[in-house]
Amino acid sequence: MLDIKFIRNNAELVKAAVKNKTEKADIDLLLKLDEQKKGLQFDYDTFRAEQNRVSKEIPKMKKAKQDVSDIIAQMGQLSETLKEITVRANEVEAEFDAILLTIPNVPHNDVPVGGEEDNEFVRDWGVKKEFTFAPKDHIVLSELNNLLDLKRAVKLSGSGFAGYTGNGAMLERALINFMLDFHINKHDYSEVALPYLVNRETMIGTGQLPKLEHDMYHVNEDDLFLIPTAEVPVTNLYSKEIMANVDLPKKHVAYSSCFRREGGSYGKDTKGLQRLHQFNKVEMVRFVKPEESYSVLDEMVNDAEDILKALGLHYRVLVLATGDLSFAAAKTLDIEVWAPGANKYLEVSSISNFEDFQARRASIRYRDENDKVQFVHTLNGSGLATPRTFISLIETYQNEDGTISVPKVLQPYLGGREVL
RNA sequence: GGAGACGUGUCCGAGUGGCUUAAGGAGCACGCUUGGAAAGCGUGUAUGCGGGUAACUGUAUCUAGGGUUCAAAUCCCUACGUCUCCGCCA
Repeated sequence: MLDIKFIRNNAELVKAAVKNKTEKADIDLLLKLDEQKKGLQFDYDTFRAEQNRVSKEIPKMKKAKQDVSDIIAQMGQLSETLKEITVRANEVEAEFDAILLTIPNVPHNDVPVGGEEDNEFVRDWGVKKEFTFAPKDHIVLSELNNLLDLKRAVKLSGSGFAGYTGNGAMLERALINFMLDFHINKHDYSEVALPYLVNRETMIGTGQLPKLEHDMYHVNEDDLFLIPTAEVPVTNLYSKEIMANVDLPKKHVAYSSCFRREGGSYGKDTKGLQRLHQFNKVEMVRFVKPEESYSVLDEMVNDAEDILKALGLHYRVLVLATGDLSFAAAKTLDIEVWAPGANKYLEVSSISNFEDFQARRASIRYRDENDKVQFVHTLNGSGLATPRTFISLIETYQNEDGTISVPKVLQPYLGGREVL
């Protein structure tokens, strides 16, 4: 969330951010409630100070055998007044908090304003692979090589679920292990493996709730949510903590399954592995000092790019425009990998700087060089999501006879095989 | 899942309604002492919100949320967590 002091001083900027992110939030009402809240807090503190002061006198007077019944009667009045103030303050605060949680992060000032069509090309690497034959798409290739079982997965769980079989399952597992090892050994991330089911507070911490409640799978009986990304448990790992200056930066990598209801997105890019309710992803998460977060953002984009370079897959990098930016992000870069069979780019990574937005929600702080307590900046990015990487990989490395070559870096993970 | 015990600051730990401004200890930081270190001595050692240029100050926080009371770490209720025993289980 945003600092209320920041909102007070930059109301117009925040309103513009809400509009540019196509969100809705009543800033004027929030500020009105803020004033009320401050007033009530002041009254409460004043009356409470009086109550505390007199409460200390009562035992002394009793000891001195003085009559305290009048004072106790007066204190009864004061006690009632305090109760009334508390009730009103709780109401105002609940409404205030509810609004504050729906205010999105403010985009960084170098983020292009606009919708998806305003996303800006940053760079690309490699070229679209040329074939001497007509390249097949991943569904045809999977059928030829028995890599996926899409029909039976649907039988198990419904549309939007996929199953990997045989070499397909092994290839997916190879990708995950390769990516984890790469980030751990070459980029110095430390691995964590955390729960896939998290509570409501955790989902609020990273900003999925309250906005995206209906996009999440929810276990009613325990009020737990299936994580849509490992970002959620990893970022919240240090919630309500104050880290020592020397503990920063922290770099974590985590592999997890991700669960998304994807309500409303039916019919769009749903073929095969393109959009799933459940998929696997390797996620990078960093906790850094505020002054470092933008250079770290670039570093993380490079970290993700390194995986695609090692796999020899052509990709491009984009900066998202304000309207395409997620609720909590200040700036996001997407990496899209080329899929020759599908003849299009597929998003495989989204790398974001949340600045102190998530840190405020989850209360993740650190003590700086001057011992001052400050919020950390959090960042995360996929490194990478497996299904679309899988698509690009088999489509790029397909041979004319329908077999699939294994890129050098994955061969150790597939028993040294050069062809699947 | 059943029964019981418990939850206090960075840690240990005292505290069964007002004498608590949460005792005492450990750790940590700084100072004194020392040739240097240890020991010793002294001082300091949380976070949020508000007031003040500041020193400082009001208030809240003893797992969390409610309640009782003039007054709650302390009494009551609920949730969560931890431990022990039983049951179940990869």
